[in-house]
Amino acid sequence: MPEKVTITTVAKHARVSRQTVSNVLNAPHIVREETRRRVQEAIAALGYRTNQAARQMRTGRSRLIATRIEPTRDGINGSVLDRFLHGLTETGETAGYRTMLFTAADAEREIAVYDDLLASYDLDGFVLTGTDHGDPRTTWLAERGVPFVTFGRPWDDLDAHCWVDVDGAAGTAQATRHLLASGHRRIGWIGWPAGSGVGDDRRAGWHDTLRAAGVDPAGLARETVDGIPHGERCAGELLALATPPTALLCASDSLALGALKAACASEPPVPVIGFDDTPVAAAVGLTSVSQPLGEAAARCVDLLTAVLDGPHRTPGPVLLQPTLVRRRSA
Amino acid sequence: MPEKVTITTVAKHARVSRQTVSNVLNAPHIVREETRRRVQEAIAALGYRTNQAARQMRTGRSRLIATRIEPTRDGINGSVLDRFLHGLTETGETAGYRTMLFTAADAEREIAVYDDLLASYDLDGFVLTGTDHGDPRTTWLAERGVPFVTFGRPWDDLDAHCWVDVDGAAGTAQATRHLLASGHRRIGWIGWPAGSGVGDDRRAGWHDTLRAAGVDPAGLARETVDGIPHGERCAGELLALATPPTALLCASDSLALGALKAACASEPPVPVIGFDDTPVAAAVGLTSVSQPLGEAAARCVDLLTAVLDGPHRTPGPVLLQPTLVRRRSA
DNA sequence: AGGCACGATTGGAACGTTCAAGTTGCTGGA
DNA sequence: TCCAGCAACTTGAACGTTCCAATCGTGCCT
Repeated sequence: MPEKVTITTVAKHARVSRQTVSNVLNAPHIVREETRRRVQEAIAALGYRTNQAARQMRTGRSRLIATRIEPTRDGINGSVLDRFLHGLTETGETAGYRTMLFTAADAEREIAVYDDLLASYDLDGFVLTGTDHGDPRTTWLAERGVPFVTFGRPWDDLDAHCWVDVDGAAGTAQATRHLLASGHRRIGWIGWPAGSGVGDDRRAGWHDTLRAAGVDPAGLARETVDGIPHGERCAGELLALATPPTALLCASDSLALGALKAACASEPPVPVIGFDDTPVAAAVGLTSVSQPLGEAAARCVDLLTAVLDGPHRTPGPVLLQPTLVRRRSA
Repeated sequence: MPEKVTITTVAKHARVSRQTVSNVLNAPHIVREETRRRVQEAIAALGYRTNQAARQMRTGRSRLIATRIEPTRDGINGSVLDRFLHGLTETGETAGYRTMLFTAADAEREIAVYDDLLASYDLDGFVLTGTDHGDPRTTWLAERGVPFVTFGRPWDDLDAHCWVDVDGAAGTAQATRHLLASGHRRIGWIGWPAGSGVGDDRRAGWHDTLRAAGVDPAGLARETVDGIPHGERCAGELLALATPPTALLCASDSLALGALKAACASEPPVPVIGFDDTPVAAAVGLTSVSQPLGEAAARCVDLLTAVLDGPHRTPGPVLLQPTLVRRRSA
């Protein structure tokens, strides 16, 4: 059984004091070249690693960030956050932070978890996903001065806190332009009920681009909650119009997948474009707007570490551009 | 700004000593009823929470478990582990453990991360996924007496350590019986190259069930690496045989999805069954063998906490039964 | 030579908790 | 009456680290 290696073990081995070892680790520049080398050799030879718990007790910093993992839902849209999570863990590691997970049924209970994690584990920061109008979580955190970044804009006040987001409107605009370029004029929209930041944003991209092209979007949109059957139903409604749309654009891959069923049935098949480029889209050949999730996660870590390690100044927001991934469906 | 609430704050407030507060938390039975109540009221009133870092320094226990999150790959099979992860986090929380994530490129580097996490964060235990023959990770952990559970059998020696798994052979057997009951005799198999524990197990379910039904499986199997195009190619090969199979069973949804393309093209369409019941399968109507991932995760936590909290005795393994989810494809 | 600033290093103290070893005060048996 | 035994509670110490103030040379300026 190997003895526990502490900073004192290293100090003895390198014939210096505790504090000098600590300095080599935390402020190398104040230690003389030769001493530093000797200490570093001892560290390597003994396989020493700083005990985070002890460091944390002194400094109040845990080098831990937390994010919420959603309860398993649909499985299609859920995968978006999962891919984001992968990126978060990966980039966090390279920045010296570990990622901790938690679950919470609603915003209120999520806040309770924040409270717990901060008090029990001294968390350094949080990454929030899926923000919406009047999000209570961000105000709670901001009031207490807890560092955090959101993946998703603060829809009410863009300067409220630091955030990373993907330009949904630009994505749907690009998809709309693609369909316009293919000769389509009447392009239908299947989206979520008005009021959600993300949903309204994506819809705006479609709406404004059609307008700019001189097409009146009136009557070409349907609103529904997310889900494959709802997408199918709405597509059916749109395609049954007197002058039906010749192409469909959807707010999510779930809706698009349902729409695809209805669209393939009609003759000739109506092109469909989805949003999120989920594995399902790739599998069934659905053209979809792809969010750069890996980069989004990386930028979240960048911003968070900037707040944590750097001077106390909130870095500017980041708005990333999505890309259209073309497949058979459009 | 609220003052930091420590055990001493609570002690003063309840007019007892530090240690008594500690006892109320860790060994309530040795504290007099009335005192206990007073302390608990103080805890509630002040919103006290034990500082895990300090506790950990004393006890060497962190109430943290870690698991590896795979780099984003395919997206179809990746989702299986993601769903498992959700369950793990959720059940872990109810047992008082938080989940920490890490990534690692291969087994060797994964071991390096274990070493780091144990030394730096005093991790209580690990949950490993995707075990295979001669897995170096389990031997490393076992040698050091680190508590861990695997989701996946130790294929070489079933008593090597405690594990949770899903009976893959039973799943493919069930699928095979379902196809036999529908009148099929020549049932094709598309799986992975021999040598992987999981792959061989799933194949055995198909093979043995066919044999038991008096059908010779010879020539009805194809081996390939995972992926949609490979599934399609293998299905094409099988369906081009002189006496082709009338139904196809696959080792994964990825393979099945590819097979489905080839199978739908033939007349009449050949039924296809996949494995894992991924969101993609649900979306395209692919019949698939579903693993009880949530329960598997829960049992992993059960076993791990049994080792951690209970007496030092490794609890028996858990083998869960999958179910066949029937959809349009078969 | 004396003083001074500065670079390099050291030792004490503290973070918040639990363990181990006390100290009370009370009950009951010889 | 005395003390063993026990329940209930308290106090000192330790976990491994970093902060802070102090110490020790060493070279430079006057």
